[in-house]
Amino acid sequence: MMPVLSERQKRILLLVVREYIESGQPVASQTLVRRYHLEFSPATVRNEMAALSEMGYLRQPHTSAGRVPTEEGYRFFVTHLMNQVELPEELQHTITHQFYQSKADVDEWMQLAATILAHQTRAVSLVTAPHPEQVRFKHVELISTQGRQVLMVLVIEGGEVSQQVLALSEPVPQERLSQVAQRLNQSLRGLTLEAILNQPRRSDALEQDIFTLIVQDLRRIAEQPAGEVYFDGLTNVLESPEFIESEELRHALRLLEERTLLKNLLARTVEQSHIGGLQVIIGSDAGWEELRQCSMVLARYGVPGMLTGALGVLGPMRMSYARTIPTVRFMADLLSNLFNEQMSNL
Amino acid sequence: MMPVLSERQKRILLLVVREYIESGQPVASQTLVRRYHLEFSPATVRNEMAALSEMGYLRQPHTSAGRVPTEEGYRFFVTHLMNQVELPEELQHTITHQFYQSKADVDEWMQLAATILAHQTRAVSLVTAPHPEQVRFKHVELISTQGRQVLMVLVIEGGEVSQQVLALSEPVPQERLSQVAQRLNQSLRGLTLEAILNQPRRSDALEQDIFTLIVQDLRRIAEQPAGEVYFDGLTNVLESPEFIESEELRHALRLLEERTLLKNLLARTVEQSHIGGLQVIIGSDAGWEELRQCSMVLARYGVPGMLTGALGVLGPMRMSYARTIPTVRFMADLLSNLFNEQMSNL
DNA sequence: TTTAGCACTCAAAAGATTAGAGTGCTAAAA
DNA sequence: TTTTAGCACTCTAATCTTTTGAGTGCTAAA
Repeated sequence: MMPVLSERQKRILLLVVREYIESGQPVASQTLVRRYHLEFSPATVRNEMAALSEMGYLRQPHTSAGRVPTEEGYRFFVTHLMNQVELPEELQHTITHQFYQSKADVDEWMQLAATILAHQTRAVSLVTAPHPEQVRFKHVELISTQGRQVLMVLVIEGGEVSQQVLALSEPVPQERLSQVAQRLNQSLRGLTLEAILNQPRRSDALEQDIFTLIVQDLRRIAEQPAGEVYFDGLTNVLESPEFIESEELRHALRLLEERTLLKNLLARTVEQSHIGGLQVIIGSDAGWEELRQCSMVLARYGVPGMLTGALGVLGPMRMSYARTIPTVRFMADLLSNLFNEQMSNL
Repeated sequence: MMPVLSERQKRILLLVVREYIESGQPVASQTLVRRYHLEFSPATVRNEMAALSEMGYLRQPHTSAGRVPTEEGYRFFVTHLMNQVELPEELQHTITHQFYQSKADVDEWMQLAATILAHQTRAVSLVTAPHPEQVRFKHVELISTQGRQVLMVLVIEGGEVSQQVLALSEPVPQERLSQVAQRLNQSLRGLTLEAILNQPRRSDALEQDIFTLIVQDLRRIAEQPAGEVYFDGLTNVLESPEFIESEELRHALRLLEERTLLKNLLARTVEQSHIGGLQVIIGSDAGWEELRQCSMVLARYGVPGMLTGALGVLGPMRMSYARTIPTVRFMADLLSNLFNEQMSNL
């Protein structure tokens, strides 16, 4: 049963959260009245604060200190109090511009997205490369490099490219490789992994070898819950005072270097939210002990049903949601548009 | 004129540096005598320490504290006192094994090298992908993906691969693309950038367009001082006490996120040292204000005259050189061997 | 040349004092 | 009934003092 807040209580909660996010210091009744020219007295504010503490939205670090939002306080703020604004148009343009200026390369886009997110939000940014919902073969290329060594470039529908160097048992001329590649391209183009598994054995030994390798590689790709993880902005977090003090937050950063955990978290986002949808995960929401003091703002992007990825931001619970949320939303939309354009060959 | 140290002074300097690297605390005369069962008294040690301070190898944080090595002290330690050991054989095998197990993919090797270096040395590791001394065209592939969009895969001699998505002015069938690619391959294979610039214009418009893009891309690659930079182990540094205290070291980490600076530093290593050679850069040696309190151990690896990169470790000045140096050396040798094998198509 | 002995220094820990920011409560004012 | 002025009370953080002991440098004896 959710307690009902009076308008005035909401207003005060809003101001406390805002103020605390900005200053990092517990917020006192008097500060609030003075700074925001409230039409009632500090004593009134104190009464309301006491009520809000009672309801679990605020707490006091110690008896004679100001108030600090609780996890619940942040949640209420994000879901009911924050005014959802868009990113300033000018900024939108600047960012969009950067993407259209870079070469149309997924790797570059991801890196750019991570950098911009980190920079704009002053938190750690996370971006996964888009991943197809179903893996379909598109094209293979075999390039002889040195003697027995062959570079295999495998393209799957949606644009993901996998490179691999193979060592054959004996040197094979480029013409023969091209011929094999062409035969494979003809018979596999557009097929899903399942369909490919049902293909008959090849009579040509080399072709069969390559075929096996292709299947292996496709399987590897299909098994990954998400594409490569990009991140940026680690040093942003280092500046924040809560980071320097708390041992705990330093452990949280360890998580980032272990890419697997990260991947799972983002994969969950892909499952749980729809394209354009936004998830704000505050503290214990994450279900991850190490992230107890952190929050994440995550979104899914891509081409529904075809090619999707996740992106977002990880920062201290006391992050500027008002800035982070529009930024993450905008970035997700932007990437969605980019990939939509790329697929719909306008 | 370098002052001459007596054997006993050398011995004491050695012990002070070792002890300080291990404990992080200023080293007292008595500690040394007790811990290492010296056959002379603390007073004697104090006299020698005073001499070593006079010569600039040791200093005292304050009058009544033990001694701490100066930059010069570390340098003397590294160049004259440290016994250069190899990495334990077992560890060598474990590491080598990991490389031969991974698929023969440069990207994967680099990532693995960075991870292992960071893990073994508990510092930040840096690895640049190998970069050819001279860019030579090897192969181009054009793959139609969606409508007007084409994936161009450009392979240069040495194995570096560059992917790029192009948007043509109108859709072109795959056969035509293959044909163009084949013609380009025939006429450009093995040529350096200079040689390619002297080629006549193509009569075929599409071929000329692609040709221009290839030149652009080759130029871009040739201009880079080194390959992509990989790093790992940021969180290692976060644990060390000197990091938590000093604002300065936190700034040093900012450098890492600015990849360009890093690239320059590593490029310098490529210039200054020979394959297999090792550079130990202590404090102000780096010529970089932010790195005043750090040291780096860098090495060059690759195939001389063909394909070279740099790798190494960045940590606090008080890092375990005895552990770092053999690790960096071993890793450089290992990568050199890997690339040599890959090139000499055994 | 080495070392015991001792006076001296100084950082760090522990304790004591103070200041003041901020609260909760009560009782008066609106 | 709601708001607010007033005030006692609490508790942190800052400042200052004292104490402790680790460690030195110097001197003079071994």
